[in-house]
Amino acid sequence: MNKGEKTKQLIIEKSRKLFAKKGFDSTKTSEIAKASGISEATIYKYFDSKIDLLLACITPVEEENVEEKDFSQLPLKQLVEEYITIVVEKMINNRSQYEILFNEAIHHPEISTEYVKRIHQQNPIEKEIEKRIRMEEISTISNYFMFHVGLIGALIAMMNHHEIHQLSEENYLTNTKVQEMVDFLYYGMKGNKEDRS
Amino acid sequence: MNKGEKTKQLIIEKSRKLFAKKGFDSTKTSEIAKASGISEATIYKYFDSKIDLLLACITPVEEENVEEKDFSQLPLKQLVEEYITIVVEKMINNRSQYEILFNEAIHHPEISTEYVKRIHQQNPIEKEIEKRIRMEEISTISNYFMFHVGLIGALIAMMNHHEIHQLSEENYLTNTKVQEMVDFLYYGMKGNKEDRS
Amino acid sequence: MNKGEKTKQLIIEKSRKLFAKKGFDSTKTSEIAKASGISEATIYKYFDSKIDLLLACITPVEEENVEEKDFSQLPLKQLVEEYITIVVEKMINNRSQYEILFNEAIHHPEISTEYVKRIHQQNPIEKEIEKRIRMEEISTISNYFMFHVGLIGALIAMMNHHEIHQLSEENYLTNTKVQEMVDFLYYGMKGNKEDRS
Amino acid sequence: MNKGEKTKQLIIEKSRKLFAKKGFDSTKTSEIAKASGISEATIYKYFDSKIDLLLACITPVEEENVEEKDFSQLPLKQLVEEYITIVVEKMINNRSQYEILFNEAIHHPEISTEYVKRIHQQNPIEKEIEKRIRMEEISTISNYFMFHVGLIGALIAMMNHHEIHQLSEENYLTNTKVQEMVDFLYYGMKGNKEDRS
DNA sequence: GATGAATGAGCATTCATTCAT
DNA sequence: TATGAATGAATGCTCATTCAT
Repeated sequence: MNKGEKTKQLIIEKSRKLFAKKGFDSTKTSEIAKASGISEATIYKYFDSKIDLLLACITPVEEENVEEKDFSQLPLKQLVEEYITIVVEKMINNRSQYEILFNEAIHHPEISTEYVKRIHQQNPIEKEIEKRIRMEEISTISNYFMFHVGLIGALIAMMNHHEIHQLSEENYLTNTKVQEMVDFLYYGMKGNKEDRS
Repeated sequence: MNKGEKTKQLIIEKSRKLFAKKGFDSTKTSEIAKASGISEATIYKYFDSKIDLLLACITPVEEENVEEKDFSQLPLKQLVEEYITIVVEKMINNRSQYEILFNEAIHHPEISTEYVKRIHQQNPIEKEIEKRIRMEEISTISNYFMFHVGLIGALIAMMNHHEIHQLSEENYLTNTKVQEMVDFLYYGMKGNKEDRS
Repeated sequence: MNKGEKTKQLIIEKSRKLFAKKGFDSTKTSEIAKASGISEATIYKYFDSKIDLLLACITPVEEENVEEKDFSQLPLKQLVEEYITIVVEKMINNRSQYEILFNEAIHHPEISTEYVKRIHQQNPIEKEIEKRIRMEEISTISNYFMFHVGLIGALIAMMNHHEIHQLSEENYLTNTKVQEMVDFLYYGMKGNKEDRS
Repeated sequence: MNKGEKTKQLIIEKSRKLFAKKGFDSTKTSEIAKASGISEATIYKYFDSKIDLLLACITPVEEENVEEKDFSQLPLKQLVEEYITIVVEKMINNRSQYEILFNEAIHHPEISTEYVKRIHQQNPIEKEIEKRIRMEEISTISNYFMFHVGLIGALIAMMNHHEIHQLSEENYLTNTKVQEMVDFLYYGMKGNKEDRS
């Protein structure tokens, strides 16, 4: 990576943090410059506009490659367990991107196009879950996309409010919490055929 | 209601819509003035500042009084059913307020104080649910506040993305959708003691 | 004095204090209204504009009538003594007017016209001093008007700085201070013919 | 001096003139920008606020260094002569600063702090005068600070009123005028021990 | 590859003033 | 005689953006 590319990456990283923390509109280019240790003019050497920079901030959510294992035989509970673990991990690793995505999408439609693109690069687990929804093994969800959006919306809201009210210094998504969510989602997804009949 | 009071209400209503749609920072006082058919100066006759106006916009979410019926004997499923119905109804009736609340809280901490105040005026159903969480009849949720926050976060995210992608012109939260959510939440909350043992 | 006239006087008094304390430009019509216990609109029933009100504030410096005694035979020192006493008394009684006069005259030329008018209504003592300047009994001052202006300029500056630095809570112009000034001015005015020759 | 520093100085010079002429509150940032031939935004690249600029305008009254000669043996009259000459010269060279100082100090207390700082950097002549006041060689003045303030207050008032009434086009403080003041102050300061006994 | 210097367009906010009642 | 309600015209200040170097 040459010097220019390095500077570009630096700007993206610093912007990402600032956009997530303060929101797009409240983050000034001067702050980005300061945080990056460069001049404002330099930002414009690499990005045409502030919104262009925002787009760059959400584009490369590096997806951890889930190994190409066969999930089709996995019992639902274990599938949900792996799924939640992955989603939560992604959330924690890429929290900035997701926050930007969910908080700014409403006011800057360009963003949401990017998002959908990414959703469609579903990893194998997500594909398997979608399949089971279609096969009605998962009986209480009719649309994977909306379920996924809702899940992340819930996670962000919970993490944010946890921080705002400083319920504790530690991170919200502890193992216990994650297990609780796995249970909740597992039983929710499964529903209960007996009950319903 | 005299003329002044009327003008004040008008400003609040118009601001609420704009704040929800465009976000606080992106909504200009000039737009509010225009939308209200008054001058910018008039806004400042009624509110000390723009953020003061924002607070006024979320403050009076009029809670529909849930009749003082006894919910303690109600089976869980029916309780969840009534609960979701109320939450969804509140969401639809006060969507602007909730959107402002969830989108701006992060950048404007004053807001979240207001929110907590409101949460603590729980209606009887919410109190009953909290009680059952404590009694462990609801086995997969340990903290009502975070559950509530997550639920609304999910609802807002789903409604927003539904609109952004204009999956259809109609409102997302149809009866079918609500029923799906009730099922999902009911089975999720209930968990399954047999399974776990 | 009927009600209207009373209200008008009230406005003038309150404005005078505010203008003197905070300056013309920094005094808002809303403050005047509040201090007077009336509405802003009422001010405009009695005065065409804010500057019109300012003029009204300096116009009626009620001059205490110095009795028509013959000062021409009085020794210089006694004359100066009476003169300073009168000036200081006028300053203290009409401090607001003088402060407005000296602080605002520069930025609002209309004011200074008023001032000169008043100076020319010299009282007998002032006339006598001017005469002695012309007769060269007072040998170090060539122009009474400028001397008078300088004296008041000095007094205001001293009173203001005394207050700004709160050298003490009590008023600056104590009897001792006045006596000091009388001495200073007396010897200054008299000069010393022997010395000069 | 690089370009930026030059611009900063230019802004200070132009502001100084405007503040002195029209007063702080009546001078608009737009006027300063226009007078300096730059945009309003540029002003804020160099100063945090308008009041910050005001402070910069009075801060660097470059004191001409009075050579370190021994004044302790100088006869009073000559000392006063040198003193007045210096004060008048300072007044003429830094008139804007002094006018701002005396006219705005009342409404903007930050200013007077600066002023006192400067007064306390007394030059040798001022120190000598203060000494003689303490030694009671100067018998009619008890406090140098107040005397100094009064003197400048008088000078400003006289210069201003001279201009307002345009008594003549020429500057008020001619040599004759200065000599008159020297005499007046000298005899005033000296008093007359014989007279008093 | 980087930036010092500058700005146009805009923003929240203020305030003297008006006028129907 | 008095004022509640409203505003036009500014004002201090901000910020994304440009460009010569």
